[in-house]
Amino acid sequence: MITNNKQERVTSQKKIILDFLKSVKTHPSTEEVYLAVKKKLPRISLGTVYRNLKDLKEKGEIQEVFSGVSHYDGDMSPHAHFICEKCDKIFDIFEKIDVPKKTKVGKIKNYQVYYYGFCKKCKKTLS
Amino acid sequence: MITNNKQERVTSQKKIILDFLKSVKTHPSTEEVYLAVKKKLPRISLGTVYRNLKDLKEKGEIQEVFSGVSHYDGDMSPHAHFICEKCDKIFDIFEKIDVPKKTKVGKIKNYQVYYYGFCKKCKKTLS
DNA sequence: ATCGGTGCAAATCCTTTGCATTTCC
DNA sequence: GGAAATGCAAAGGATTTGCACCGAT
Repeated sequence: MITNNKQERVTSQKKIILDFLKSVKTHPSTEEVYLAVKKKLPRISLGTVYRNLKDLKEKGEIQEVFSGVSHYDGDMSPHAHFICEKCDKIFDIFEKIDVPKKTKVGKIKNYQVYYYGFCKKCKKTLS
Repeated sequence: MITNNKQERVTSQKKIILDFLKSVKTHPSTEEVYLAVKKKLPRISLGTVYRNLKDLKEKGEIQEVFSGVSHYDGDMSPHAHFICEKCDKIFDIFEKIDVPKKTKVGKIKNYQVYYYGFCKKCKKTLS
């Protein structure tokens, strides 16, 4: 049995970071989270943002989206991400995908689906 | 119409890197590719490996697997990757998944599916 | 009062890049 | 011969970390 004996504190930093991510529909990078949260907590440091994002991710409250640098998504409902190869924007795709619950390798705790291509706007402006 | 007027050369470095990736069933990191290729080309530099892997990926001959540092997979047939959250190993999952051809955002050129969980071996040894 | 979290800055690590030289066509 | 790729080393950039101090319980 796994027991976590280290007690964890709820700091205002952590709460504000999580609130921010739950409030937006975008997929901000660590830097963007930092800049946004700084408005409410001017003294927060970038290191603290990194630490808290890692923490929140490990607790399953947010998910990391890999696209060059780390981006974060406060929406944990099952959905895929479309990443535009031209403008690098990340779009949520809620069209249903069927993903197995388990595999030969082990039980799936969570999953991520990435689609790559050009978004409509960029497709138009391809030279 | 997009024309690529820059002519590209097939160097022994590029060929050996691609051959290596096509020959293994693992998902080596850049560093691991470097070390493997170094056995055949002792003077190859890490920078060249980075350049060629990026290149081969852009040409669609290999795919990048994101897991901390970049890993590469020479198998382009559709399959998912199971990443063990304990040992970080990457496993191929060929069980079929249905992925749309297009979305509201744009046409899907390629996709990636990641499953996370504990592999069987790690599940046993969880303290 | 305790000890986990923070702010700050330095360190680390992965990846990219500039440039002289080599290699392919 | 000329452009593209390489090797080397330095630069860049994202993320992590050590430590003294702060603040939540």
